[in-house]
Amino acid sequence: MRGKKLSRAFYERATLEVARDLLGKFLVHRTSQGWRVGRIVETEAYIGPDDRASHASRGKTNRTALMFGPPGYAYVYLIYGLYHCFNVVTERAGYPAAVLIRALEPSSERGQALLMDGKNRLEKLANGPGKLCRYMQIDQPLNGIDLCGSVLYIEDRGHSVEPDDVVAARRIGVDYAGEWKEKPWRFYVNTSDSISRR
DNA sequence: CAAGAGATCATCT
DNA sequence: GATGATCTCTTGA
Repeated sequence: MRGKKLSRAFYERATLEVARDLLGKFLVHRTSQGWRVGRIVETEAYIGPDDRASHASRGKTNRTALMFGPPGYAYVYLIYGLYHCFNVVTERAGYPAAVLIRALEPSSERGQALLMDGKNRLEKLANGPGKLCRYMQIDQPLNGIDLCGSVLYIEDRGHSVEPDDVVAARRIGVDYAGEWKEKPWRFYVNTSDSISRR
């Protein structure tokens, strides 16, 4: 397409850097019914075996094995029996870490505005991890897919986010994580109208 | 606008 | 058998 696909090397870095650098990048999914594209505006980092907010803190299980694997793969899981969450695995194999993609601005190109459902304006169609997956048509079968492939990937389209426009804040929905819930490991684009919460 | 409840099931204990 | 990296709808000010 028209951007530069992110390489394995992009993901194989410190998770906080990856989370920050993913802002402004474009998530692309080639589905059987066409393209789904959106600009990433909110991310969260889950880092290492001790981060109690992370699924990996309870050790390597069937579900979390992907987080312990090599970088640049998708970790998709079902939450509350209803919604999916989409993460990108980061850092070297053996160290469990990932970035949760929390919100994006749906691309308005190619008539995607037609996806609006009446309740949601276009900019509110993917402003949360579950809604994002619904919009992007990301679900269980994509768990473990290689993001360096041609079905689901992230690309750089050249417009980076200004550092002044990036906010770091506490992560959402991790009240059970003790001191780890205080970490400012959530990043979002302040000028975006598609942030899940302020 | 804010707060509260309910939906629903794969995964892990 | 319990729980959750969420969302939507309802209620009430």
